[in-house]
Amino acid sequence: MPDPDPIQEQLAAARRRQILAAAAQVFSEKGFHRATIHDVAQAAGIADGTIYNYFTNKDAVLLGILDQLNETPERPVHFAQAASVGLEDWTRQYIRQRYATIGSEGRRLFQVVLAEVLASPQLREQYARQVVQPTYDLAEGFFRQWVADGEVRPVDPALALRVASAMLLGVLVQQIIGDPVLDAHQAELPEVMADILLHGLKEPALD
Amino acid sequence: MPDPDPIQEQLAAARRRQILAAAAQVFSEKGFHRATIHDVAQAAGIADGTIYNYFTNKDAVLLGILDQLNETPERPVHFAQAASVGLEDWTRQYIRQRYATIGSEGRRLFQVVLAEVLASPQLREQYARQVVQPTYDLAEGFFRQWVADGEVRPVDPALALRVASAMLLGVLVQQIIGDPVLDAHQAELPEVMADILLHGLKEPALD
Amino acid sequence: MPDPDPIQEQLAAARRRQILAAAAQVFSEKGFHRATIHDVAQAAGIADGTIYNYFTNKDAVLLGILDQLNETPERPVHFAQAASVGLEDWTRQYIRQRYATIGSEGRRLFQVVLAEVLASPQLREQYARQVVQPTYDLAEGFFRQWVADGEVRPVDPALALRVASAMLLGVLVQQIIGDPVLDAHQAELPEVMADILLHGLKEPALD
Amino acid sequence: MPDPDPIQEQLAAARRRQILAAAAQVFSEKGFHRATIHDVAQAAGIADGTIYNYFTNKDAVLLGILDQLNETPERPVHFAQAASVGLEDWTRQYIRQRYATIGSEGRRLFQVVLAEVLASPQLREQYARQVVQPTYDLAEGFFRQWVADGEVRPVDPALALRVASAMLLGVLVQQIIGDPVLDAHQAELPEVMADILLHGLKEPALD
DNA sequence: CATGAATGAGGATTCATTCAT
DNA sequence: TATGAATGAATCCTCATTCAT
Repeated sequence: MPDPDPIQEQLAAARRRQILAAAAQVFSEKGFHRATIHDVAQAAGIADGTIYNYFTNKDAVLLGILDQLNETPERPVHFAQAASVGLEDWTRQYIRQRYATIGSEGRRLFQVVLAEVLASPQLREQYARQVVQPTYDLAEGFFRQWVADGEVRPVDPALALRVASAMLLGVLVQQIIGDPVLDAHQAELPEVMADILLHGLKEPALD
Repeated sequence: MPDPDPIQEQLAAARRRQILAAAAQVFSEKGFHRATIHDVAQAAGIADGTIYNYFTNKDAVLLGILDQLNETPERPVHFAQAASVGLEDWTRQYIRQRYATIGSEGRRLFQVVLAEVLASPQLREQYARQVVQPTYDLAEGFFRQWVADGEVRPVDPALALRVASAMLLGVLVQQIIGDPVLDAHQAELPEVMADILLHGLKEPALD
Repeated sequence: MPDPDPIQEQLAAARRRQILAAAAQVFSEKGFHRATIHDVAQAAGIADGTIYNYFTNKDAVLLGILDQLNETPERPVHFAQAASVGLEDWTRQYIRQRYATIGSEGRRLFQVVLAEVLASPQLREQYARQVVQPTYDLAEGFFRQWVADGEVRPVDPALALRVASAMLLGVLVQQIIGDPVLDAHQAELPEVMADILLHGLKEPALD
Repeated sequence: MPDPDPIQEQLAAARRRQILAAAAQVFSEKGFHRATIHDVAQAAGIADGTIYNYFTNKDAVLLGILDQLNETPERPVHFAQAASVGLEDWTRQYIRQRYATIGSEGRRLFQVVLAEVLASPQLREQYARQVVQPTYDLAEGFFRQWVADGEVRPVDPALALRVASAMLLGVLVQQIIGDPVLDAHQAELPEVMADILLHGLKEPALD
């Protein structure tokens, strides 16, 4: 029975998503360790035991959230456009899109995963390997090209890329921690970040 | 008796530090929740119960680490130099110093605190209030001055400050997650960050 | 669903009774504080954790025993018969019945509750309010009637009632403490108590 | 060294009393098990460890309270007067005196001891043997004499004695539990008890 | 598959007791 | 003798996981 029942699989996938959504909600509110399987089950409107029909254990639920975080955006597309659009426009668009796609649901997923990534060496390694490195590997090629083309100052592409993406990451973390100023100016953030990355803080005339 | 027994107090303070050091070590290795009080006691070379002579409960040990994180760097000094040194030199120095002072011990403290800050709304609020906001409040004054002086492009000072500090934060998080490139180029990181912040990525001549 | 699952409720109630019976047994043998939850669970033939599916904590088990003590006898019935039977017959019957209904199981419950009532101001207050006062309130009306009818000497009804019931209480306490004479003469005790209450010790003719 | 230092012994005895007074206070407020050695030490104004210079362990402190309860009243004296005073006067005086001597301090001691007597079979046995039985043995002789003299109705002396003393015990327990009526009428209680014991409840004329 | 009662290992915490000062 | 910090055994309670229905 290679394909036992497509309907069943659809239902199972839906159940999985339902559980993961509830888990992301609950984990982000109470933290992974403080949240119980019972909490998740209640939020999902199912019985505790049912969760174990879809995930082998509590850790697997967290890994499910990590996977979901991986699947979301089609990053390759973004970078592929780089050649045609030009650095400045592309950067602004990229940052804007990242902010749009991540949304509040994505922020929850990310918060939950990052918290545990910082807490667990095991998950840290998996996250570095599965999420971070692939993105870097992909992006580094484009970045290297921009440097070669003279569009970007002659910096170490690998480092500059990391520092640039660190800015996005850092802002996201600050938003999660909660800051009234960032909350109030959400809409302007992509532009400000793009400005600083592209032009720096210093007044160019004084250079 | 305003000073009941200075010797006793010294010993007690030393014991507290001993416990906090062990806790930071253990928490950073296994995560706050996966680490047991027994683990911490063993790492500190004392009995489990002794910890409760110095901290009311496990959470209080974590708060002790947070407090320690607060006390470390003399932030006011840094900013006070801003006027005399000039923006560029000051920025490079500031970033360099931050990287020197935080060290590997400080990184451990930060990792432990940030993980739980992301996981616990309660600690999140306390961290935002006790650590983040005071720093911003202090720094914003200087930043505003630089903008007024024309040393910095006319950006929203509050936002630009946050985005700039987000870069430092993001790099720190990436280092904690672990990235071979960042590890290998630790020494150059302060310069690269300063460069990007001050000059941006884009080639100015093409502007 | 006002009656979600009567079968489940029956089972749950049975489990509660099973736990309370085991607890009364164990508490009376070792005392509430010296007995562990594990002791109770073993006596009930269940796992430790199961107890917490039916009681929020160890104290709640004790309160469950207190409640059980409350539910047992149909006190109102006794007093209601007072009018029709006449004081003397009623008193004898009442004492006799109290002794029959309390039995050895009831004695165990009472011993456990009274020990902790004496030890805990909190439980003391609850016991006074939930158990003692309602009984007094009910009985005082009848007693007052007997005095008005001239069946009982013109004593303060409230006080006389308390002193009379104190005799039953005191005998019960003495039996719990253990006295070979009381043990040997259990059967005669109701009569002796009734005699003393009704006729007094002193020979009336000599008055 | 049969008598090493009488001064030292005096001091030691005073310390013991100081500790026992504090313990009685604390135990009666929180219960023996809920009260800690630290609580007692604080109430006594000494260090925790000092208690162990005077008592081998926490249980020994409780036994010290039991001993103190034993030493208080000179019971033999009371009964010795029985012959000379006549039953009625003697009964009234005895009850009155018992109430005076027990006082609020004695009530505390009794409450603490009785609570643990009900909770611990071990202490129960010791209490029955050391406190209850000697009193009964002594009193039974007198009671038997009264019956023989015709001063008391021809009841079983052993039983009647126990029922009579149960009344005192029961009132004491009720007072400890707390009842507003008993509190308000404390002064009249000895008379009411004596009345009931001596004359009975029932109107003798109707006999 | 869904349920949720039962399980019991695991861990935070308390506190009687010891002992070096 | 007095002190009180250190100890670690003991215990309550939680909660991930199982499994009979």
